[in-house]
Amino acid sequence: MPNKVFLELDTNKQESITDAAIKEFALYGYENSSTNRIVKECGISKGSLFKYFNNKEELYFYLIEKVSLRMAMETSSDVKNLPKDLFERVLEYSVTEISWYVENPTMGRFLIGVASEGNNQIGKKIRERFKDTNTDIYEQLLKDVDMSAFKSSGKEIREILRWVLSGFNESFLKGLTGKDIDIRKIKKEYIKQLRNHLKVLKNGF
Amino acid sequence: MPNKVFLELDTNKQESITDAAIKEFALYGYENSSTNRIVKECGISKGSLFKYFNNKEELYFYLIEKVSLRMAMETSSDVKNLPKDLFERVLEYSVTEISWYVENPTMGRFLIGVASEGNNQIGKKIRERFKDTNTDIYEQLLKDVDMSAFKSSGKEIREILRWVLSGFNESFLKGLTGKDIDIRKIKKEYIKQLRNHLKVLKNGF
DNA sequence: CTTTCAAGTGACCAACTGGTCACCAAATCC
DNA sequence: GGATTTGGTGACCAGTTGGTCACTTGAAAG
Repeated sequence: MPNKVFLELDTNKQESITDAAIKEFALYGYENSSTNRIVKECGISKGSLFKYFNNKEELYFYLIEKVSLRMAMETSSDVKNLPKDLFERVLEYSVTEISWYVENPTMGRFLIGVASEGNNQIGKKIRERFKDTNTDIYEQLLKDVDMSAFKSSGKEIREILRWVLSGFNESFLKGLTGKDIDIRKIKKEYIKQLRNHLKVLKNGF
Repeated sequence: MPNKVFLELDTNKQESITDAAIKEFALYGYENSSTNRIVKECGISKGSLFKYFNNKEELYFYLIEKVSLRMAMETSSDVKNLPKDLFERVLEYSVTEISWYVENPTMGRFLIGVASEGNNQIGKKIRERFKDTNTDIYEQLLKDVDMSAFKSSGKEIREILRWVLSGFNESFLKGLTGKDIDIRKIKKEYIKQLRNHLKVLKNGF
């Protein structure tokens, strides 16, 4: 989606631009972000930015794809090797996901911001653009899991799992006030709490 | 919080102003709303609006209080009369809540918008301002319910309930594409689905 | 050395923002 | 009646926005 000129740039320069833009969008959201601040931050001129990307929206969508892809690559490296048991599977995936957010706070905030763009112009466009691409990671994760042992329907299990997971993740991330930087400790605490919640759901289904 | 001048206005005029402002905020969110459009919509002058409210933020907070209060009044009319059983209690409250959102779409969108203001300037101010006031309706709802019969801790029950409820509500509201206007049908369908979800949680706890 | 050509620049643009203030009209006061 | 206070007005302000374009610069091509 960017113009060729951009893709033929020195990789360092490309990254300094995308870094600045991701930071800006993560900080202010799409509508309140400023291309002026972006060019100031990465030290290029306004004219250049708009030669690289035809407009702000194109830049935004390019970054969504870039960051999403990167997160997917770094996080779902070995879906095949995950445990067969539904709950162990979810647990293991969720902990790598949350670790990625903790280790990449700016990109994490960026993705959270993208996901929570409401019903404004840009929010609708995002959902329109990525409705196929997404199909939810969790659906992928739960696709080839045997659920015949449960009473509840597959759809209900998927839904409730997603609600609890996203609710818990959000609340857990918000609870990290930056004071505890020891990732191993964080992981441990996360696992402990999530395991409890999953136990409840396991008995429920 | 508004200036006296506003509160001494004809009630009709007050409402035409608040209606226009609520609609504007519901449609665009705080940051992207325009005081110019508001005054145009309700037919007053810019000068007047800023005599009534010292600035945009004051107007916004006034509306948050007003709409929240109204919703609380119209929705939690008889908390005392709710069933003693935890799940029947939650079910009954949730259905009146969702009905209110369906019957008051603009105010509903406004409140949803307020709740989902992210970590921008205004989002932080909102949470700072209403951290005491809120304490979550669900906490009120679950306060004097006997939970000794459950294995899980009260905190866990409250959290999981809230995640599932807000997830389900959001998904249910999004599923209403406006085609089905028969509120009785909507209520019935809502109850049916939520009852299923609650059954799962009941077995889980 | 000159010509060509693409990359990069930043002053500039129209549109819009929240907010102000000198003014106006009408009602109230003496 | 005239003077004064009141609520209401909209042109105006400085600031910011996304986006443009006539221009400079520097290197490669002849």
